[in-house]
Amino acid sequence: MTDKDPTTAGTVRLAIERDIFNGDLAPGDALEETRLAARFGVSRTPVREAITQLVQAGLVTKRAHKRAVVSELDPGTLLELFEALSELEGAAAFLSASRMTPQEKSELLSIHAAAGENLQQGGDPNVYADLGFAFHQLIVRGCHNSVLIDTTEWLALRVLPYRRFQVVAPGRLQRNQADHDGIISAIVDGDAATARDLIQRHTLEQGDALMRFIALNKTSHADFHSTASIKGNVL
Amino acid sequence: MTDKDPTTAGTVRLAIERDIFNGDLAPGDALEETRLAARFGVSRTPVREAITQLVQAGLVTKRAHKRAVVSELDPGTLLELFEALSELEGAAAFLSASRMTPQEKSELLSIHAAAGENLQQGGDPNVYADLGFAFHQLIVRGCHNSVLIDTTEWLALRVLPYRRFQVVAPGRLQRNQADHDGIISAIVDGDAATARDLIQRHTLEQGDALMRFIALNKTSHADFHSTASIKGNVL
DNA sequence: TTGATCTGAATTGCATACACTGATCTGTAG
DNA sequence: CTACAGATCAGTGTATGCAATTCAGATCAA
Repeated sequence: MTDKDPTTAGTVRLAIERDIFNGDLAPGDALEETRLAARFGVSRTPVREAITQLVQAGLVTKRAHKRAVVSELDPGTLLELFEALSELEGAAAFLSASRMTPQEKSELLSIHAAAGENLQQGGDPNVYADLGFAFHQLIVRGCHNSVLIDTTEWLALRVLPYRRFQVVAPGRLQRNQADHDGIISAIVDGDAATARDLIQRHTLEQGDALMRFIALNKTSHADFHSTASIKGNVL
Repeated sequence: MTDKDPTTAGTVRLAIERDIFNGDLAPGDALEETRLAARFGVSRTPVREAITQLVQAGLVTKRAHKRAVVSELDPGTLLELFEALSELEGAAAFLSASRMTPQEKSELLSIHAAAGENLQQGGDPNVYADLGFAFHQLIVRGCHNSVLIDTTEWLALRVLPYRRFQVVAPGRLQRNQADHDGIISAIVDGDAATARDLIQRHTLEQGDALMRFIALNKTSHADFHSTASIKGNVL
């Protein structure tokens, strides 16, 4: 996943990825090769390569002779995704409890503290979300197993386009922070089994919350969709 | 992973995959675009697409302007791979214990029985290996979570080119069968926790055995390697 | 002999051109 | 007015040519 890719195809791929995560390309949007080629000032060839890469990464779906679209996750798949993700994060946390270096643990603690501060002071929820993401990422990377890390982040990537739908239901952030509290102390204490159990439950709950929100706000989804299409022609 | 891909690129991809699993292309072998194109009677374009797909699948490694080679796994990565795989198979088994249909369970039992018969009668070890592979696959698929299934099989795929190094150490097959015995009864009994624990341990042991064998037989590896290169120009 | 450097050949990366598929639109028949 | 058939067109899939880069071998110096 490290990207020292000086080729045009690699650059295009990153650009499209950014658009997807930014929301300039929403789930369901079509990726037209010619249009993208024109937009980036390159030929269709590197665009096609970028798209096949994104297809394999799961961010884009494509069938023969039909155009590629940003992957749209139905509720069922989303549920499966979070179930799998929870298992992987659980496994990573289990290993991290005994493998994280003191430095990594302190980094984890400081991020968690920053999140707590943001929460108490009623800071930007987006910043809180970013800190939460970093929290999970640090735990995953703490397992020091690059295959497990890559696989976990690969799944997490597929959910990322949906994070903008995250609702701030009453008390939700507080509960999230409390969950993180428990997870972090389990890891610091080296209690691997508890760490696994807690983070697994936690991730599953996150998925449930997201699913419920999406199910209840389908119109909002459509709104966002059209807006993004209009915004799409920003270089 | 489903293969309704009528495009040339898809066909070429499958052909290369087959070569890798057959051993016609061994880890470390180079994939030359022109040569492959000539061999399959197509242009370089679909070959390039096939290669980028295989790169994303992890079976092939490639850096800009350097030729693609069949992924070579160092012992460290192999260890990580099996560690991750054991967690995923464990998770799948945990879910399968409560989700497999009676039909799936009976299928699992019959495969296991066939393997036992093969073992007692001193049948072809390759057949036994295939049955073992099917055994694992059935358990994984029994979890009915396609994301988890795809992810697990994706990792299992990356180990496949190394299965030909599997040694038949004394008593190894018997122990393998005994392991399967325990796993299958845990699943049939619906004892999810035990199923997870047993299959996880089992997969880790498989990895250890494979690693030890590869470490001890580097020369054999090189031999195989050169042989495969010579054999490479079939068809 | 060993090591580095340069040069030509081989191979990859990208662009362009063409072929084919799938979808929409139109016109006619019922 | 509807339904079906053919045509038209947008868009993907593949082939080929050219430029940029890497690799192997040779040459030369230490």
